[in-house]
Amino acid sequence: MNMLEIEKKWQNYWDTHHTFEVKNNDTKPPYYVLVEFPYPSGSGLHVGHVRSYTAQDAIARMKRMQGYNVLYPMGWDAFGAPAEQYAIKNHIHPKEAVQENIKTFKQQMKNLGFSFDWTREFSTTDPEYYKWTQWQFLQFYKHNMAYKATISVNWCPNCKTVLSNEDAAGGVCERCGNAVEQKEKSQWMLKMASYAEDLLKGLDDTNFANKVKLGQINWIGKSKGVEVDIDIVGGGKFSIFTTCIETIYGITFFVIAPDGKLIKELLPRVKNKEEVLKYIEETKKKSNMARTELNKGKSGCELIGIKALHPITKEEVPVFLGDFVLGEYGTGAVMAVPSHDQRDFEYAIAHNLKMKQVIAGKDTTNEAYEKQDYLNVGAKLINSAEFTGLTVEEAKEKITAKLVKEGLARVVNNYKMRDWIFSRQRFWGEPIPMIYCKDCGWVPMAEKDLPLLLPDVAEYLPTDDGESPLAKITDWVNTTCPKCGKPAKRETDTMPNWAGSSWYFLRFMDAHNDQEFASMDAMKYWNRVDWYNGGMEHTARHLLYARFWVQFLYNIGLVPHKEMIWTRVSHGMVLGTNNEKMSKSKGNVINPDDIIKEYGADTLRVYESFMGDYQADVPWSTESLKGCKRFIDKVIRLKDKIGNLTGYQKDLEPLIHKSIKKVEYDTLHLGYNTAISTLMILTNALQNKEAISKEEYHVLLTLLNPYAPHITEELNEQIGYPPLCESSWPKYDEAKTIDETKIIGVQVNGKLRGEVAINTNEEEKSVREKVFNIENIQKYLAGKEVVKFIYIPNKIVNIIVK
RNA sequence: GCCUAAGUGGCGGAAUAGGUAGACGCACAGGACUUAAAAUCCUGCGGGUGUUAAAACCCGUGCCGGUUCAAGUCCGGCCUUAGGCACCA
Repeated sequence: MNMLEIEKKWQNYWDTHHTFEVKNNDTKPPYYVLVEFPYPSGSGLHVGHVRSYTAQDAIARMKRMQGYNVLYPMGWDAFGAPAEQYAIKNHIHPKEAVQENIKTFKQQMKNLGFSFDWTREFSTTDPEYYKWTQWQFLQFYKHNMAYKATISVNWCPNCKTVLSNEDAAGGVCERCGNAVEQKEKSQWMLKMASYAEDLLKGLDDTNFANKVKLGQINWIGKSKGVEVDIDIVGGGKFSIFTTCIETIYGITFFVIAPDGKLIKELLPRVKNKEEVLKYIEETKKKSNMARTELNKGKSGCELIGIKALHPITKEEVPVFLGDFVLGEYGTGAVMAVPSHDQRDFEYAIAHNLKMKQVIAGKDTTNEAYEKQDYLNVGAKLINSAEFTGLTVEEAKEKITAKLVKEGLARVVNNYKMRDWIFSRQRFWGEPIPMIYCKDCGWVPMAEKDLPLLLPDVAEYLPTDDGESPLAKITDWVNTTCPKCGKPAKRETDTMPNWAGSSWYFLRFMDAHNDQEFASMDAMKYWNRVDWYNGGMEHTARHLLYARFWVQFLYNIGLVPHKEMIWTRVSHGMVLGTNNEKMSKSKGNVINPDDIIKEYGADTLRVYESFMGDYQADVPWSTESLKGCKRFIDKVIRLKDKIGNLTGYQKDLEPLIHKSIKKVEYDTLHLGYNTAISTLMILTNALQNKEAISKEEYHVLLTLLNPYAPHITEELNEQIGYPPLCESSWPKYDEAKTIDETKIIGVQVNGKLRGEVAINTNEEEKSVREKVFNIENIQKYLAGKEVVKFIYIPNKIVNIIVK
């Protein structure tokens, strides 16, 4: 039989025996292994998918053999712009394109022998699934967590859609790379910012890798500071937020955001209205990126006629407009202390403004003396009335206390994370189940009427004015108000593709439930996701959205834990042989189908496990892949060495027990490459024997099975054992993992001068005797006095001489 | 600029608690088998001094310092690369 036939044979066996299908009421302990479900793109499975699916498959298969009821599910995240773009280009319904792609993906996964429970498969585009996505949106709405707001949003003129801040990172559209513009639009929002503190705290109840946690923390972006009220001369006031209250005596002007609310209030009192309005208009045209780039020169203008009072000294201070202040962040106004903030410093230079140094320790004529330099170095205040002479740290506390006591300020936490813009002007997404009635306003659809299906239409191009394609389908849009029964209109925006992926891992726990999104019993049985693997690029946003979604469901009593994901790990990319990201245009794409055809699925799986540090990017190497093929061939040939022996040969016993221990450990600690190398070492050792026993061969096959499931099943059957997928993982005996003898290094004054063979745990006295008999060691001891003899049992000897 | 991760042979990488640096694999070189090739097997493989061959010695984990009997690993200061964030107040 050739490789492909063997692979087919066992894939069929697993299918017909329902080997990987799991029940929710099993008495075995549950174990839930999850990989990010893919977006089924037209280009098929990427070798990068193979890397992480194989790694998690190895965990799943090993855990099964160890007696767990392992849930390893797969599904499809199929809403979103690429499918819609593809459909528009090829004049087919996105649904058809998606179905086609799913078929390809699924076949490729089957060809690789991944042990998914296919009975739980679903796509986010299935009405039976998005019914519950819509239902959950209604819960957000009913718990006052969803609202509509007219806001300045990121608008991509090319994709004709609104983007979240996250999607528009860097001021360019994530999808098409076009510059993002600002546009006023009415959008559905989810109150994610109100969960900032909970999302931060929740991290303590997870086992995420440290860098993943840090990613979350950075996105949430908590900063502690003081919000200070500022009176405007002639009436009115505004607030500023600062993290550097110690520099308050250094204020020489205020700057407010041109896109904020405050300027609208102040405008009637401004004397240079024309200049100000012109500047506001200019700002609107700039995307965040342009705003960043163009403002090297610190643009802005003074609000003539407006003066504000310094909160403590009550001196009159000028107020400026500047687009480096963002309307949406903090209070949309800042105190400017040019001597202690480089950005303020540059603005002051550009507009010829006064400066006042209030912290001693550096000359501030040419640049500001900033907090990263003056904090924690004992710097003291100057020019600060009664606070002069205090250290910066003391002043921070005392100034805050004074302002708070006088009712002028509040200690607040500020978060970068904002509410989630939840509307998209697209066709290919979950319709938002809301109805607008002239009399009743926004009314949620009745839950019993869900799902609100996407209409089957021929035309799904977005309109030029930014309305969703759904707006054109009048018989879908026109409906009646669920409250008063009068004619009303449906919301035509759809949900972002982050929506469906925010809770899919819950659905896998109870994929066919038509009464609820997943039953509490099912979720309690599976408990939570034990392993969640995905790309680093999703560890910030997707994970944050998913955690927010789950925490909300928890707060309304619908899921058993506030955090439903325990361990999150991320894998490195598989790069082209030239060390660059694989892409069609670079011509460095490796297609897994070709590799399977030529070398077999097991070779591909072993190679991708072995190729390098799992968390780091690795370039593809076909030469290295061939080495893995050689390894598998070697394992196959080893069968011919089986002789008339039974049990483990004495001298192999420690290696076998060590190998079990190491493969087991490495498989659960991202050490897939060292697990494979351990198996190579074991294989080499067996090969060096005249003959081996069936038991020895069987243990090798069992250990290799999670990585190379087809060939190991086949060889295992040939030597007369029951299928490995129904067998147990071997147990190692800790006592037997220890070698009887060991060779350790001998150093003199910390330099390696020889080695010595010792018995494990040999007494120092006898080791000492051996060591002093080594000729080369004697050379170094001659005529010297031994000051100290260091023996670290089973590790090293170091002799210190004088 | 800030945050995070990383920097080890020709290459991918290993070293799980500070204890013989370079496991395992690739590439390469030499040899065996073969009419030949492929496959397979054996040997070598960080740099250098040295030797008939060994032995032995010196240098070596981005750079400079430090702690320690002992540092790829810990500490301080730099440099470089990748990813993320960024006029964030």
